[in-house]
Amino acid sequence: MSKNYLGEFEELVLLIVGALQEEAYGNNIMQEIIERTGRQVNLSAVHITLYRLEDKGYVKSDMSDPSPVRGGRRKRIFRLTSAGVKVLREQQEQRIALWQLIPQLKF
Amino acid sequence: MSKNYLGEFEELVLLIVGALQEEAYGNNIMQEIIERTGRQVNLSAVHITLYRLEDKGYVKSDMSDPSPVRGGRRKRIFRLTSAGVKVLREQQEQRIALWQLIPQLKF
DNA sequence: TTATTTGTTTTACAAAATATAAGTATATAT
DNA sequence: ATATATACTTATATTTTGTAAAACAAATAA
Repeated sequence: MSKNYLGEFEELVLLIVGALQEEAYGNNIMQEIIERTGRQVNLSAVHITLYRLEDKGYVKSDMSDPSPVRGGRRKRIFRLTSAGVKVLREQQEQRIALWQLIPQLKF
Repeated sequence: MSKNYLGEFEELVLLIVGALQEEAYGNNIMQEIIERTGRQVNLSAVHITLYRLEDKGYVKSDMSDPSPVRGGRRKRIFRLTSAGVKVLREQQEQRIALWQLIPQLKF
């Protein structure tokens, strides 16, 4: 039985893939992480995480058409699979259940 | 500047420390993880993670009195610090914000 | 008093996740 | 044609996380 949870960075990347929809490709994802978390991220770290998520079946990808800007070559666009949605949901539900039990965390 | 987020297992342990309150010690925490997640956990992994969380200032601990059962020696009881509460809250809020943007994840 | 049980602590190691670096490919601009 | 920019791919290194084992300590049971 393989593990069915995500590392912290994997989860963040996966959420951002979901949020960016058709715009979910390497550089964009990196920018979004930087803006949302303030932490500095390496583009290759994003790519390699995306590939790992793809190996695990949580995203799938296709190449887009080139965009009409200087250097605008084809992008690899990622999107959530149903397994990806499922793992995100399960992980979040588990945490929400625990939050209910923690007085200090009640909103 | 040090990192201000938690690994996946660290977050799980921290949440369970919060949930177990005065009963938050090594073996109990491990049992709770097994029951809630079904994954098998090593007691040392729990202990070592607790120490790491303590180093980072997210929990603090004290020894309890012995309990009146066979072998019931003193336990090291962990509890959340305010920094621990803060980091949990921030991480969860960040995810909730992203969830809002993901059509597939709307409840 | 010695065996058994609960429980922590420490150390060494292994595996997994994440980060860095170097290299490749393909666009547009000039 | 050549320069420059965008973007991915592959390889390698580092850090973080988790496992395993052993040693230690203190309680109760018999």
